[in-house]
Amino acid sequence: MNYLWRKIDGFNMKSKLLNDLNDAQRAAVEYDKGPSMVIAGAGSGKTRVLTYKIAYLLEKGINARSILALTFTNKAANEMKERIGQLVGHEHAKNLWMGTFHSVFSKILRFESQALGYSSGYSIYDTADSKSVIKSVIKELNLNPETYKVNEVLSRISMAKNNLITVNSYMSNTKLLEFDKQNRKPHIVDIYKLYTIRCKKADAMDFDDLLVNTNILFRNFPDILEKYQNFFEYILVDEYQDTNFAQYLIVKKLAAKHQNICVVGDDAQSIYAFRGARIENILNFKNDYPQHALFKLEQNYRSTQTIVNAANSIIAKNRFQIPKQIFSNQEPGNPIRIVETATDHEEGYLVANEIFNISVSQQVRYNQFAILYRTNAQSRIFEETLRKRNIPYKIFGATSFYQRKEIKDLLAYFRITINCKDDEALKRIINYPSRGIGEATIEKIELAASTHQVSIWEVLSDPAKYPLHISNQILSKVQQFKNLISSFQSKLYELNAYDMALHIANGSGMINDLKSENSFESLARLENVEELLNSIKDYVDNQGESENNLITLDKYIETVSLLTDTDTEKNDGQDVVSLMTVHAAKGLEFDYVFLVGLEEGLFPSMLSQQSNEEIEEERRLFYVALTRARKEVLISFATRRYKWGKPTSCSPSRFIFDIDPKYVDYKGSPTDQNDNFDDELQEYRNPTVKNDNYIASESSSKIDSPVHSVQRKLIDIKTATRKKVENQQNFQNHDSSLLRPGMRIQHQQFGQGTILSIEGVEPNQKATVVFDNAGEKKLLLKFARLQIIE
DNA sequence: GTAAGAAAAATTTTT
DNA sequence: TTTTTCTTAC
Repeated sequence: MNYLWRKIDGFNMKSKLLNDLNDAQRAAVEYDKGPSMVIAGAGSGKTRVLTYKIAYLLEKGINARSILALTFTNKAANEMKERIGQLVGHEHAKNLWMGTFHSVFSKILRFESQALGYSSGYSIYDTADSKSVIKSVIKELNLNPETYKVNEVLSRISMAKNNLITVNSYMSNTKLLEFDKQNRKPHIVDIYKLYTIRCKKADAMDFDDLLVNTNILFRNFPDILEKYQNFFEYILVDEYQDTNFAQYLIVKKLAAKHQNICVVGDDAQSIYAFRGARIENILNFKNDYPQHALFKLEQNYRSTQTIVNAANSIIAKNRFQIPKQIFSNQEPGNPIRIVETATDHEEGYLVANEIFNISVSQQVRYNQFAILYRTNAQSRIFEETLRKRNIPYKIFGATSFYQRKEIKDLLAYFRITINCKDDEALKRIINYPSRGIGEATIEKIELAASTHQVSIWEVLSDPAKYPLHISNQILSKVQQFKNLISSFQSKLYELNAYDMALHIANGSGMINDLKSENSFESLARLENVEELLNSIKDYVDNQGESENNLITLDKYIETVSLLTDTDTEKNDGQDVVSLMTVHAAKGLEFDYVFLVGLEEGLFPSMLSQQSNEEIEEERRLFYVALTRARKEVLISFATRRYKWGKPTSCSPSRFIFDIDPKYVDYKGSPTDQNDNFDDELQEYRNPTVKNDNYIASESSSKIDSPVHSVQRKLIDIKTATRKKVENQQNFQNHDSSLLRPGMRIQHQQFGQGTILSIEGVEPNQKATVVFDNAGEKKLLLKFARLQIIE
């Protein structure tokens, strides 16, 4: 019976295979011996090839357990698993090794943890934990936190780890040491060293360690490597262009035996070099596997010809790429619209209006719209304007569920219960809810722990051995806390994950604390806690718990530590407009895409203008953004935008000029039509207003008039706007410069008052004002908007 | 030791 | 403008 079923299933699938795939796709799917690389242009059915290929292997009788499929996000993995399940049956697909590098190898590391001196229940430090450790390390080393910015240090350490530079190799790498010296941060290596020690002491790995330690495992234990080499007969890697060196090497080692490796990717969509991804991995595949087969998927099934051609014209400006001809057989479609607005606010209204109009006139559902931006900070205005328009929306990837304070707190309780050495988890909740253990006490405990080279838990467990010099009163509070956690620990393997979690949520006092606060906010938090508990219940139920197979909390934590933001946020069929960063939009598609904030310094980001490589990455990001659209793209930019609370004038992004003007419909906003020659005059007087976009696009395009007319127009508007803003700013300055001590003024919030004194220099000028009803205040003039009365 | 309020800092992208 | 950190008063 079962056999028959499988047969029929297989027959169906094979006919599907034949029908659903084009020649290139089919060839890629059917090539199943030896290394192969699939270069898959945007919208060319990359996921389809991967899923069908895996289904095809399963169909041929390959054991699901011997197929390893690595993806870039959990979401991609889940979707693929789902689709394979639909093709070959979920029972069959269940045993595939499929997931992100991080999740797959964290699993393997739990099996092999003893070899590396970790326990199988090791904690995974998230970025916040890592930062916290680095912060305390900087303090402990008596380094100036001004010089050693936590973020910078962390990204330096992370870069090192991505490139498999351990502390020892860092210490002997003169180039790196010299670089740090040049930057006047010669102690980065010391921070790295102590940070590593701290993590190890806490039985914790950070995200990068998962990859580093896998490499160490495979390097130092050839027998273990061989075991997994034998185990994984087939290896498939999605988004290969986004792999970093550590990931590359893992794949290379694992594939060395069977050589059945298939990598899929698109060099044009490599957008993660900033965090260590190496586009060379895809470019160098041919060197690692000289006898590999190469498949190119060049037909885009997603977008109109206009969009595909426009995207091609952009990416052609990049120097490094694998040659390919992406084409579309869809309808030609409408040109890409480019709209200029005066302010970021106006941009918000424009987009909201446009979405509303299209949805009504073309009968388009809201879930076919996306607003894509470069930075999360840009989402706020669209949120506002959409809400005013009553358009339902969802912001993806902002503060994710797992980043919420109450969730992290509860998870910290779980973590400390599972791994008592987890100092970061402990520090997080030792005084939450308040139990009278203050900062000073915690510092003393931490000091004792670090001087004796033990975990904080160790100190708490044996205060006689590690004298803390604190009062008996406080010591007893600390003991109470320790006993509370111990009581949790003792039940860890007796209760299932859900019962345990519930027990901890109540026993810790968190639930009571949130209930008793009884504010709008605390109730929302309480709901989130409930939601987490529900998800644990789901997890337990889905794992098929039985008498002799208790699903305990540590199992749950393993799955959840690597589940960050975007993975859990599915647009579950809701009819809402999607708001997200371009990075988050990778792999998605929408009928209508609004690409907003196309301004110099924003997109491309100000921080990416150092080198040509960085600009090329931003350009690829722009390419990714455009190719999300099936039908239409509207690109907008504002000439004035609030940045750090200050209005700043902006010029249109150079990428706008990268698009072949054939595919563009440019509409300036009517308010900015200028009717005088001031701009020409200014340009004549000051030819340096030319910006590099002008030069870059001029030199790189042989096309004559249209380019120039568009460019001219944009640049004129730019200079005009700059002047306008300068005027406005002058006016504003003038306004506040009229203020003098003794004047009577009006303030929005505090009412009327008299200026006592004014101090400071321009952007940060402050006034001391005595208000009639609100008393004396110091106010920043740039925010206060004081009006002179009388 | 806590809470409120003021000052200062911060903005790329994410497993 | 929003978020985090520091001060100050209880």
